[in-house]
Amino acid sequence: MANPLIRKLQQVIRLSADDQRLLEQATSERVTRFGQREDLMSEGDEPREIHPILSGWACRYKQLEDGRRAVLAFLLPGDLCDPSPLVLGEMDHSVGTLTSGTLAAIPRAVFEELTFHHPRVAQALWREALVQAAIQREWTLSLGQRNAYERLCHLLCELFLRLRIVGLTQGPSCELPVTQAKLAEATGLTGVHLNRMLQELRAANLVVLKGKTLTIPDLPALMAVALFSPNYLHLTREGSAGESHEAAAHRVSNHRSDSAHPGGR
Amino acid sequence: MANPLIRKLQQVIRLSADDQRLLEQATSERVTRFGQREDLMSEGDEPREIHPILSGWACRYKQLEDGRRAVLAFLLPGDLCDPSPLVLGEMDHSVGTLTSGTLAAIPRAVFEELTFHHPRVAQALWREALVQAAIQREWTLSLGQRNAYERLCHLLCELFLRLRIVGLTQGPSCELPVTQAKLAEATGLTGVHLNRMLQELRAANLVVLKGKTLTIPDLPALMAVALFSPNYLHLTREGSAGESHEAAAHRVSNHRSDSAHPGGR
DNA sequence: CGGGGTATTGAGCCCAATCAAACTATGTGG
DNA sequence: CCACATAGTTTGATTGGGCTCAATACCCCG
Repeated sequence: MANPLIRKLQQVIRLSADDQRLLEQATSERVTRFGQREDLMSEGDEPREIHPILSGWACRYKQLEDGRRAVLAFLLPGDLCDPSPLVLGEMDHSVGTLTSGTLAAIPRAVFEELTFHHPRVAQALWREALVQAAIQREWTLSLGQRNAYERLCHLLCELFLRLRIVGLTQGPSCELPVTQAKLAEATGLTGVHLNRMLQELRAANLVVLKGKTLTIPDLPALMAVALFSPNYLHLTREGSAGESHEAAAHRVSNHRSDSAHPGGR
Repeated sequence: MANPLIRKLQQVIRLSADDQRLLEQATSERVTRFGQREDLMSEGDEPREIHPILSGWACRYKQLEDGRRAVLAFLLPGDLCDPSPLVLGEMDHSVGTLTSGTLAAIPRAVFEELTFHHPRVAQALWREALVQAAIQREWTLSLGQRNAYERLCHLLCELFLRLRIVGLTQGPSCELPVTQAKLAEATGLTGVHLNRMLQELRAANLVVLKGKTLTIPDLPALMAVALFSPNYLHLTREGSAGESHEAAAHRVSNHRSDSAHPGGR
């Protein structure tokens, strides 16, 4: 199975064979295994390397002094654990694993060499960071405006599409190796309520969830109830790979209209 | 008054006189004015330049097909409007102005020249983008875990500190040229409820809001009720400028503890 | 086969939304 | 400089989505 990071970068920015080989080498040099429920990094750490996830799931999370905690992002194979290439100093959140898996470590020096002499790679990684930021914005939108049901639908759509990019879907199905409690933390719901939404989803035949396998029989339908527009994933520069025919239609057509800034909601 | 962008970058990464001069020039070459309630860019646009705000407020926002809308970020003087330096293609959200003000436009070529030959500048801008992403994460946390009252407190703390970085505070006061409706959109509340929270805040003497002037008599107190920890703003590499003595204490001390991954909430 | 983590169900409550109306600035044109 | 219009803020009454607490069922795994 191909390296998920390379596969993902490849999707949007064409990498030379040379670029690919170097990336492949950089991500296979120092690989470590991690178990379930470990912290890969903690708030306050200063990462000195780049850590792409090769397999398994992790999440960014943060907790308040009083114990309330939130999952801020899911990290899938091909994602970088570090908030980004080393310019930022202290971590402002933690990264914990959700499953066991494998993690690469690219030393700072190798990374700098790579981005310095291989602008395509640098650009691709840059872009990756920006997509992560776009996802974060979409989560903000979800939490602020979507209700519990829509939020869950939206999250499932996103995860499915992101998994598809790295080749981790089989037809309409994918692994969802995550407890309902974690999904709840990510959607800002309680476990109890998330469970209820999940049941509604099943009753509506929008989702089949059996064991750790998620099946989405009718993705466009699920996207519709989630008000999901895939543009924020920047899947590719025009068409193909998940950018469905309705993506364009989904876009809000509100360019400088008079109603651009109405009052309350 | 100094250029707010330079002032902000300067804060954390020491720029040479040469770097500063070039930045100064780049941001003063092509300056335009904007009015209140204009769209600076719309979802679907492909920005070809970098646009730092020199004065005035704007916001990133997004709306769902059914009209629900959210403010995803506030853009203050010194912030870059573009989601980031040009690698991403289509905008996945819009940017609208909240006040009148002035906007610089740095042509792509100038920008590339600047970042290419002036690594400190590139690094500083990089860092800026990462801080914006960290802010977005904190908003996710707020919307998911903080209640209405805390959310408002948290937002006011953040805005105040961010304004302070660019020198737009006078002692405990700053301008808050924003309607309650916008604050509501940013906190995921209705205008009505936001107003009620604001009154509670006033009653508790945590905030004085008169006209468009916000005064925070006791910032540490406000930060305490907001569960506000300034680390995510990455104000500086150790100490000074807002990194107060209690910042360290605020940090969650949860490194690889057994309770790192408890069940629900 | 027991046990801990996980999922499910039920009943009651509360925070924030909704609806509706009044009140207060802030303009703007006559 | 007033009168009207408009945007923004404030207040009250009511509703409801999602939370809480608590108990039960499930399922994987040692």
